[in-house]
Amino acid sequence: MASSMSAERPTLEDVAAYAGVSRSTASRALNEESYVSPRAREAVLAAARDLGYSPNQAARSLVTKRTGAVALILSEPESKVLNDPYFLMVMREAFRALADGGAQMLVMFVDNRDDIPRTTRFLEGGHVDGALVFAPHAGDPLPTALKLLRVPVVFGGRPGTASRGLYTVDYDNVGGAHLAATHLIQRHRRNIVTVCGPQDHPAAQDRLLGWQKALAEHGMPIDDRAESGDFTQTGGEAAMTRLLERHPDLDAVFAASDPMAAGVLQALRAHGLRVPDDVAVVGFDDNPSIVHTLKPPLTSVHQEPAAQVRHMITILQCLIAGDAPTPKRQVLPVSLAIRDST
Amino acid sequence: MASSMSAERPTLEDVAAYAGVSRSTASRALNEESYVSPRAREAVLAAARDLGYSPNQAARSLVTKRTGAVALILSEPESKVLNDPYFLMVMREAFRALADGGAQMLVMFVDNRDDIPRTTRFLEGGHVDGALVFAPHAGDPLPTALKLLRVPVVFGGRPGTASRGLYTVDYDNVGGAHLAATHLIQRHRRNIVTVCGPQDHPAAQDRLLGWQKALAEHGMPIDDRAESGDFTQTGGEAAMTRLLERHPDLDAVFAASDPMAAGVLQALRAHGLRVPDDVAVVGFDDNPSIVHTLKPPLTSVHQEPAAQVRHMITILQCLIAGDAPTPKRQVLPVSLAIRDST
DNA sequence: ACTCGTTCTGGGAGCGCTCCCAGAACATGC
DNA sequence: GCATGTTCTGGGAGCGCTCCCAGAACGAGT
Repeated sequence: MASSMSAERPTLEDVAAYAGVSRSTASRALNEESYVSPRAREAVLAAARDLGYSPNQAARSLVTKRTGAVALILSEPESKVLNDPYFLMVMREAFRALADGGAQMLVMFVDNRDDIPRTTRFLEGGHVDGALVFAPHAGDPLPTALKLLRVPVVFGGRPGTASRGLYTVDYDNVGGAHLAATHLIQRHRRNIVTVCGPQDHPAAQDRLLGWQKALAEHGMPIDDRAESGDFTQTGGEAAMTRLLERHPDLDAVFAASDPMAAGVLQALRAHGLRVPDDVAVVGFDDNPSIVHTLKPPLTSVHQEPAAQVRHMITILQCLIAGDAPTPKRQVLPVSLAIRDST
Repeated sequence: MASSMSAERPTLEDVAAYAGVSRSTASRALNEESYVSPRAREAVLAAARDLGYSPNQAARSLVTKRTGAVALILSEPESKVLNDPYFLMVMREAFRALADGGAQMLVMFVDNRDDIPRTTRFLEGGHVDGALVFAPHAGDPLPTALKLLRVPVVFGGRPGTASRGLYTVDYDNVGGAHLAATHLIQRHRRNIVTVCGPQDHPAAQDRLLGWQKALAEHGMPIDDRAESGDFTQTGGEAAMTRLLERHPDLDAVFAASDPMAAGVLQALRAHGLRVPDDVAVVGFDDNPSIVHTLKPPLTSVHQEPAAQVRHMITILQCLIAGDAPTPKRQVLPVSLAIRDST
C-alpha cells in the first residue's frame, strides 16, 4: 500500500531529474553560481517552477552552518515595552530589512534575570547566525552575558553595562539634547528646566548631559532644574508639577521623551499656562503618533529608528561574514523637528 | 596544519565517545526514551554536560521533519499596529507560551498585498511547523491565501474573509457589547449612543450588533445613534462630537475600543459634560495602560489576550501533532470591569 | 541444559543539501 | 596533430541527527 503520495515535497533530486541534469548542476543553477550553461540553468529553473520546489532549509543549513535567521532580543520589563511604540517600529523595520536580505527574524523577550540562561543557551545552540539586542537599562546583566558568546551580536543604543568592546549603534543623545536646549535659548527663553528620564538609563543620562552642556555654554543655571520622570506620560506630568512648584516663573521645558512631553503639556494646562506663549516645550524621539496629536504639535528631537536598525543589520551581516567592521561604536545624528510648541 | 580547533562544537558522536557508548544510545538517553540502562543514561548526560553539548537543530529537523518553530503573523497596516498595545501583548504571550513548550517564535508582518506571496512561500518552505495569524481586517486576502496551504494555521479573532473551515479563537464581541449596553441600561441611562468601530472589521461589526441587541431588548431606539470612529482616540473624539450635535441630551456612550473611549471623554469635556454625572462611558478591551490613566477610570469590557494566545497555541499543537480538534471555532467569554466612568 | 521474553545496545541507512574533485566538452594556441 | 587552457557536468562524500533492525545480554520458566 505504499503508493507514492503526491503530497510529498519535491527535492533537489526531483528537480534535477525533471530537468534532465544532475543534482549538482541543479544546485548550482538555483544558487546562481557560475559555471552553469544557460541551457541547463533555464531547464532547472523551469523544473523548479513546475514542481513548486522550495529548498529544505534544514538540509541546507546542516552543511552551510548558516541558519539564515537572526534573533531580535528585547530586554525590558513588560510594562515598559507595552507602552513604547518605539519597539514596534524597531521590530517592523528589522523584519523588513532582514526579509529583504532573505533572513528570518526570531523575536525573543527578556523580562527578568531568569530569562537570561534560556536566551544564552538558545544563542549558543546555533539556531541563529547572530542577534540584534536592545537592552536600554543600565543595570541589565544581559549584555555582559552575551559578550561571552561566540555568536555575533549588535546592540541598539548604548548598553549601560560594559559597553566597551561591543558593537553598538546609538543615537547622538547628547547632541540631540544640546540641539533642543540651544533652540530654546535661541527662542529667547531664559528660565529653562528639564524633565529628564530615569538616570539608570544611559540614554537618559546622555540627554540630561546635553541639556546641561547647552545651558552651561550660555552661562545659564542648571542646578535644581531637572526632575526625573520615568519616560511615561504620568511620570512627566508629576515631574512637571514638581518643577512648577519650585520654579513658577519657568518659560521653557526640555522633556527627554515624547510621552513625558505629553505629560508636561497636561501639567502646564492644569496650571493655566499657555504653550508656547508662556512656556515652550521640546520633546525627544519625534514619535509620529504623539507629536502630531498633541496640542499644540510638539517640537521634538527627531531620530530615525529605521536607520538605526538598518545600520545594525549591516554590521551584523559583516560580522556573520567574518569581517570585523570598525569602529565598533556608531553614533547616528539626530535633528530637530520644529513645530508649534516652541 | 589541520590542528583540531577546540572551538568546534561537539556532536552527538563526541558525546557518545566520551561517555563510552554508541551514538544511538546517546541519542536515546538525551531524548529520554525508554530502553536505556540507568548507567548509560547517567554517563551520557554527564558527558553532554562536560562537553557543553547542544544538539544541532538542522540535523535533527532534517530527519524529524519538525522545525520546532511557529510563525506569528500580524496582518495590519503599519499605522494601526503601532498604536495598538494589543499586538505587543499578544507577541509577548505567544513568545512565552511557545518558549515554555520549547518552540521558537518567528514574527512576520504583512503590510500589504505584496507581502502575501512572500509569506505563503515562506510557510510552504517548511521553515515552521505552523502559524498563528492575526488578520482583523475584513477585506484581508491573507486568510484565503493561507487556507490553501498544507501548514497548520490558527487565527486569532474572526477573520472577515471566508472564515468557514478555519481554526479560530475569538472573543465574544457580541456578548461583550451586550454586557456593556445592558450595564448602562441598569444604570438608568435612557439615551444611549455608540461610537462603533470601522464596519469592515468583523470585531467592530459584532460589537455594534451586541449594542443593538441589548437596546432592542429594552425597547430603546437604535437608529441614528451609531457613529464610526477608526479605533483611534482622534477618531473617537470626532465621532463623539458628531453624536453630541445630533443628540445633545444623550446620557451614555458605548465606545467599541478604549482609545476611542479616551477620545469620547475628551469630546465630552470639551462640551462641558461631566462623566459619569451627565454622561456614562464604557470602553472595550480593558487595556490596562489606558483605562487607569483616564479621568475618571474607564469602565470597560475585559478580555484576556493571554488566554486567547494560549488557546491558539494549544489548538496549533494539536494540529501539528496530526489531530483535528473540534470545534474549529472557539469563542472566549468576556466580562465587564466596572469603574468610575459609569 | 534449552527456550522463551524482555531489556538494552550498536551499526547501517538515509534525511536533502553543498562541497570537492575528477573528468568531459569545447575552444584556442602552436 | 597535440598541448593547454576554460567552461561545464556528474558522482561521491559527508554535514549531525533519528530511526530501524539485528543481535547481545540478562533473567525467568521449563
